[in-house]
Amino acid sequence: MVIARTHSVRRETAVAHHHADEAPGYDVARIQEKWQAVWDELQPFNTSDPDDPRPRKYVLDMFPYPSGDLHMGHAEAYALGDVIARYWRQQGFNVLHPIGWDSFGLPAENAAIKRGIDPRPWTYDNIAQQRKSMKQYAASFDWDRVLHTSDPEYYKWNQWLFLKLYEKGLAYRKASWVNWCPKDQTVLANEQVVDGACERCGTIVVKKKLTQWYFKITDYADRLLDDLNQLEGFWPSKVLAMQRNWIGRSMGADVDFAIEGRAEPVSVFTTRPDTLFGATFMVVAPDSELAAELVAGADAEVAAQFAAYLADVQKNTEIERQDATREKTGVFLGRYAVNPVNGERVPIWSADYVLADYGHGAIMAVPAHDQRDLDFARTFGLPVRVVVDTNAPITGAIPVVVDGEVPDELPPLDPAGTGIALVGDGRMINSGPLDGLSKTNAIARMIEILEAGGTGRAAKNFRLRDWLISRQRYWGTPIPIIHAENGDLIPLSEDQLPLELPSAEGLDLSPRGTSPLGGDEEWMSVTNPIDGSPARRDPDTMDTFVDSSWYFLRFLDPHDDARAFDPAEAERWAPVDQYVGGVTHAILHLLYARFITKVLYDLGYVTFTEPFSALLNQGMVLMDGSAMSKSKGNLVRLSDQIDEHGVDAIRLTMAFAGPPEDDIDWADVAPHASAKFLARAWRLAHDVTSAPEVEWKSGDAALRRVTHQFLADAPGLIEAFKFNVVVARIMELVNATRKAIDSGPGGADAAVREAAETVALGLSLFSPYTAEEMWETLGYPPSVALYGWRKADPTLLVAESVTCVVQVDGKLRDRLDVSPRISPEALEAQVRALPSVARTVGDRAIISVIVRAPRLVNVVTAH
RNA sequence: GCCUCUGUAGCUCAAUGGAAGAGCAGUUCCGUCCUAAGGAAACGGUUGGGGGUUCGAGUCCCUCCAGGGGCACCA
Repeated sequence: MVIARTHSVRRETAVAHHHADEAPGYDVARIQEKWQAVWDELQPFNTSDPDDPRPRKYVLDMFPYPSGDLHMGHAEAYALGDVIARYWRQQGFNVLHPIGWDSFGLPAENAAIKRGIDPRPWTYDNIAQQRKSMKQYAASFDWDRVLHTSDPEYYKWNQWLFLKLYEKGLAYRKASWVNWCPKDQTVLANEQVVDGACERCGTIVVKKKLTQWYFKITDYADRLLDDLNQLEGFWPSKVLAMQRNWIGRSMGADVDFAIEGRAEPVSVFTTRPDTLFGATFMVVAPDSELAAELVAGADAEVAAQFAAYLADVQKNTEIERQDATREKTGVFLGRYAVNPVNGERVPIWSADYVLADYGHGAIMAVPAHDQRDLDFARTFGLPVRVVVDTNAPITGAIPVVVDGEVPDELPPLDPAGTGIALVGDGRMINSGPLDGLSKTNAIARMIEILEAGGTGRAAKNFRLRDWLISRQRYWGTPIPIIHAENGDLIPLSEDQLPLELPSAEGLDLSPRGTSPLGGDEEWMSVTNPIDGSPARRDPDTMDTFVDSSWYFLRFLDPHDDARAFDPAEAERWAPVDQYVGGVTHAILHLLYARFITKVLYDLGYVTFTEPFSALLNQGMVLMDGSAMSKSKGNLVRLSDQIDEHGVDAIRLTMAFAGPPEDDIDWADVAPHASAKFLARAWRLAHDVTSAPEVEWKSGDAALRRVTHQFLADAPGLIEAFKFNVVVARIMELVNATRKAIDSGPGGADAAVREAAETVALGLSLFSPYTAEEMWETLGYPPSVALYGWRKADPTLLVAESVTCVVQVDGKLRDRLDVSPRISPEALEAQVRALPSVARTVGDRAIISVIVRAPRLVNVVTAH
């Protein structure tokens, strides 16, 4: 290119871009346009060549939902993901970095309802806008692999996946109490209910009994939990903790209680089988079938009380129910159970602190040793029996100390009086064969007793529930099932896929609690393929988390119309080496994707069991301390920021603001300063007067050391996600180079060229336009993104001499310039000979001399 | 309440147990018809508090304080 003289360009810039705060001559808008065209031509990020010899990396950014244009949050995520993709490319890898759109879902449907239009144009217009913005944002995506989950070519394979799960018995229908959002008029998965409210719209969720489709994720609970260990160190520990919490495995026992007047016993799950002798009543969930059955065998008055209670409970919202400080409520069912270990008759109550869908929907209540049971017992005057003496010293435990003495015998505490349940360890009492044992030993012993007697067994339970996937909405993947007149479910065959969504024209999409598809008579009516009788389609659509649970595989083979993906391609690229996205998906999306991956593994489609080998969570972009929103009036528009400062400055600001996981408060950062810095870096290239062929060795040694120290450090810093540190180091390098040009060896020095080129290579991760522009100015063909990293020369990293710190008794007493290769012995001798040391030591004896050559010597004296 | 992570310069962050450092911002000066770019210099610290281990602690241990995050009627 023509290197314009600073003066003439300055005038142009001033006229063309009043708002741009770039330096004179650094015309952001012009270079953005220029390089987008070059990249379109060059396609530096295309990964279509199957014979590419480079080793592979799969770097994936979570794909966006197309609601409007890109915003500041996208800008952060895609800037950081792009640093990683560009880094690995620079390190010589063939990097797969695809992008697509998660384009089914409620916002499009709501927009369609509001405007009375089909969701399609809204969705695809937004995609077109976002795509344009991403290109401008210089995200290094492979544009040949774009997918949209709302395309039939994509959701066909959602349906295929559904059928595979159905064949394996992992997709099933059941009637149960489900979370219902009254505003969106659709069911929600447990995971989509946050603090009792709809995750999306914040409306308080209510319970509704419906027959719905579920994926049997609980079959995979153990593997989903145990395999997290493989990800230790590669995923944020916070996310691992959240997943473990969510799956929530508890180990314990099932105990069978005989029920008077009922043939079958009732099993309860407990983590404390050791306290079985302290069980004084049983509680069943009011909304369970068991409660209904038990009350049916009771007298009319009890039945009426229970009916009233159940109605009351169901009026309660999830928020009220979850309030643990709330007064306990419940009713006696007039029935009795029999404790299998002591034959004791205990009353059966029903209360809403017991959940129908956890364990067996019934518990044995041990009020002395469980706070919830104790609260309940105290409210209703039920007996409390202590079976663990938590005051008794137990083997291996620290004895209880009172007034400095260990008393022989301290009376057991009285939970009925204090209201505080005794949950700690202690010595078993009132428990027949368990008496004298510790809690842990008693648990093991009790399980043995139960198993021997056939009245119980070791058991585990999970907090995780099956994944409810049906949604009563239009804009999603139709469920490929036909309902026969007799109620049979008939799956579509693969050649009938995709089952396409009908046009939204003429359909009432507004939320009415039933699926809009049900209103399309033509679409709903089908012929039963088995006997030719009339049948109906399933009017529900799938949760969009189904779409995103496997999209990373579709990117490997996005245009394949014969299968979801090519297993050979999966073998080649997957699993994802680096996944980048917001912590908001720490549970939902990641858990589902992990589940589906394991299912596909079991079905033989993939050879790995975890989809994302490493995960980086970026923080949020805030404004004035809180999340941006139009209603709060603190919205910062990405397009405005780009117009004002340029893409490169925004990307650099995102990377420089702090560690990626931390939130960025846009009020605290200075995109203007980033733009200023980029212009400063850019000028370096113009001040280099040597040719690319210059001999590096002739360059200034001090500047070369700075350059090579950066070359040596940057890769490790990037791999540790310390992008902000790398940016700071580039700034240092730029400052050192500036100094060399202005008041050092000058612009003709080889080290100045080397440093400027290194700045361009470093900046190419963060600010690609500036880097390309510098690279071209320095006399290279495009693209700097494909040039590759330079290896640091280790001989340049060692200084001629280093300063050795001389301490006496840990205090700094002198400094010594020594060779970096000095031997400890020689160094010690030098230090002992120092007058300053002799003076400080005086007549005290030297006990030892700690030598850490060449950096430090510490003379320790007797004093 | 329980579990976790984090406290270093005004801000954002560095520092294999070995001299407490960068970048940004701010200050002063040079420069310029003016404005801006640009250059130079200096300033900036009880490493949240206290105790311990060590020749030596920002780093390891204990404890308290302050923030962030997660979980919370899951038996």
